[in-house]
Amino acid sequence: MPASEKKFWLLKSEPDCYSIDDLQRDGQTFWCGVRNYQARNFMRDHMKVGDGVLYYHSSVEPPSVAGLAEVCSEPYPDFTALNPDDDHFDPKHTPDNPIWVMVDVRFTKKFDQPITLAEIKATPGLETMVLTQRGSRLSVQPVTATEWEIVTAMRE
DNA sequence: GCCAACGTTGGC
DNA sequence: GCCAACGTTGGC
Repeated sequence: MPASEKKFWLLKSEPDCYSIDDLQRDGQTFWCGVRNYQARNFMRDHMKVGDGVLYYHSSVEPPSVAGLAEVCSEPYPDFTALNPDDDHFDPKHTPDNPIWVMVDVRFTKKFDQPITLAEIKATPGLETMVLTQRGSRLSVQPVTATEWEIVTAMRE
């Protein structure tokens, strides 16, 4: 794909739930369970195979970008929303009328040293990252090409 | 564990 | 369609 079409994202995960180590072990996973419309819209309307992913660990000390991954499927209906026994069940979501989507994500690399949120906040050029904005809670965030360059260069 | 920020819900 | 109440997120 032309480099100009490649997009970049930050995906948040609580490592107690699914960590970069789990992704490294599995190689690939379903990015399911997104139940926020803004995050859903980013996935549904803008995610493409090959997009770069900053894999972020939230709700741990220290919160940090733990590694890199790659989007490896087009968005498709999130089947966990169909399962009444699933935590992410949503009765409004049906096979005929899917509301929620997921993508598949493939492991790329794990940083030897995670890039902490504090480090990101202290890095020139990253002041306007969605992640560093006050009250930013989106679990799927767009990352600019410039931000991607700066962040990934911090561990090369 | 606290609590600010934010999204969602539901009564009106 | 407004907005108060409520639930959740997530850094600290």
